[in-house]
Amino acid sequence: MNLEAIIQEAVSQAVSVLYQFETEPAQIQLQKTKKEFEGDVTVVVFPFVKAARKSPEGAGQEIGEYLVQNSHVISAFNVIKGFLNLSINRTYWIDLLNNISANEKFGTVASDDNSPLMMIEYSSPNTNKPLHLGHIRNNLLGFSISEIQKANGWQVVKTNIVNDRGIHICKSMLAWKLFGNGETPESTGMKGDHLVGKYYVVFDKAYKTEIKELMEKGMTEEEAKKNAPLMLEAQKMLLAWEQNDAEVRQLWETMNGWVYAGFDETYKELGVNFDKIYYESDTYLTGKSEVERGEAEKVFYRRDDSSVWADLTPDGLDEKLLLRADGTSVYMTQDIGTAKLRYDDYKIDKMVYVVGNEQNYHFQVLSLLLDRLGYEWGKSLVHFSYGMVELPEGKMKSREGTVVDADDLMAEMIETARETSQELGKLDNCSEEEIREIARMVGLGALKYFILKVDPRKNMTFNPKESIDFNGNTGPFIQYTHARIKSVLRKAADQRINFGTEIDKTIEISEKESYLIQLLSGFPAVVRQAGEEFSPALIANYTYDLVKEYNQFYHDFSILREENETLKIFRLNLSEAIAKVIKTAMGLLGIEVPERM
RNA sequence: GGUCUCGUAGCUCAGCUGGAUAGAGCAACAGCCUUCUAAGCUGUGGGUCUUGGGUUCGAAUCCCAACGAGAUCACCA
Repeated sequence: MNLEAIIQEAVSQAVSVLYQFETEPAQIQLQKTKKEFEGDVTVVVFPFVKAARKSPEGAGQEIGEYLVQNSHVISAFNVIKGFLNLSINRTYWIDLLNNISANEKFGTVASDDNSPLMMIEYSSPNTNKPLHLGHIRNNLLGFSISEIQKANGWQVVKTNIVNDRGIHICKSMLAWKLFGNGETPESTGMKGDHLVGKYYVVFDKAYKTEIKELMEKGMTEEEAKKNAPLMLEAQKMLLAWEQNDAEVRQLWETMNGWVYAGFDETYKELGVNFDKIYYESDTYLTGKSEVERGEAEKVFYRRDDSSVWADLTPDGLDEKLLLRADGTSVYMTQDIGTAKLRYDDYKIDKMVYVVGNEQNYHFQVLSLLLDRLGYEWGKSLVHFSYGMVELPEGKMKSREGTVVDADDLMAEMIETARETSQELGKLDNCSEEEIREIARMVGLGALKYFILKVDPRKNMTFNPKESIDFNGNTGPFIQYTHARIKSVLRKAADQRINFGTEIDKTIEISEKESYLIQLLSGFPAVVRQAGEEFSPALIANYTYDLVKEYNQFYHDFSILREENETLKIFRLNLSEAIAKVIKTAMGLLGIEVPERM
């Protein structure tokens, strides 16, 4: 039983005995005692004052006396207004640290083949342009959520649906064909996804010029957009693709191949990966047949123009198109197909889509449609809806070139990390190889932490002019603390100090030290909550609190110079346990921690 | 217009399942390295928690309204 439960139990008993007031232990409100007061844990006594028919202070006093007499973990108390501050026995904390030290996987729950399975879809790029900062948030969240769910005992299958077909890809293909002069990643030295992205922009520019010309000839903007030769050509290409035209398919395979090679590099550098990748070109036909089945079963209906629709007005939504009049599929159709194939492939207990909040409506509809098609899991799918990354000027727009490119940003971060290390002279004794590795860890750590520390549901702002910090509430600060602890532990090992052994419970430890243990002991609950709420930010904020607290301890106390041997070993054990939790926690965020920096 | 988010220090964010004088970081200013890594530590200044009502012993937190910002309601994905 953890401390919270022990105290809740004891308080529940106390008010029952003292005031015949019956309450569930879980109902008892506890909080961390504020720093300015004596004590470790505080009970809010207001809820009992009515039953006690006493002042808050009086009731607090009586409950406090009862607790000290009847609970072996509570050593003292004081009452301030309606707050009963409890001091916990020092031996309890040391015992707790001994347990934490002994548990290599502290904070995580292992899974096995019988554990429930969660499939998590994230990333899901289009193959017509390179990844940008918005995708970085998606990828980091998806990966981190996956790690967090694993730590909560789920089997996790990370999946990616690649949007590899459609008009957007044809645009890049057409522009390359018309203006590309046979350029390839090899001939230009460009990453494949960037090369394809370049032609997507080329298309857009040329298209806009055509629109302008047509408008000068008297067309309305709408007409011009529809009738621009480039657009007509792109649509022709899409049709040819659907009809398996050999030349178009060939070009499509080639250019997508370039993009995949580029994406693979970006994913690798970001440190994310997938267990199973689906391609829209493989799933959209399944979607079509599912929709046709739905029509046959009368849950969807066909209009006179032969397009197929779902009527969602009974659910308070609109009507939704599922197949165009010409029989081609839309986004929703493909998602239905993908969902079916996934459930055919895996025994999924929970399906999670990591997709931006701009698609809230889409997933509301998808859930209803799957339900109508008879899939009992339709209603229970989870849309993990996260907020947009915005620039100070507003939204990023690919076609207007206002995006922050993923590859560029990562490279800049790593470069900054390297420069900083050099300026501080931190890595003067390291090999070039080590320097490169540490700069990579720290640069990416800064970026990942910057993204993951904010509540995923909220929009966030990124200002390219102000580079991401390396001081304060940042990834490098946490990594630094880890490296610092490791350095002390190395020195201890050099001195042949035998730490890591159980500590004698009778030693006197400080408030700061017991508070650190208290913080450590809260880690499993944070992991659990992060899993329930799908929030890496909780892990990030917890780790920051822990690390900040530790740095104060590090500053105010000596470890290796402590003369009391037992106390010295206690502090080494405490430091080691904190390093362990830092590493586990950062691992849940996909952030590596260096041994030195 | 309908639906849904959001509004906390100059900036970026915590706190939101109601509880003590609302917290960090950055930026500004002032200190701390002969001592375990100063990417650190300490201090100063900075707030009508958008506004107005309501519920409550108690509201940044819950409810209602207004104002402001954003998303969505595509035969784009």
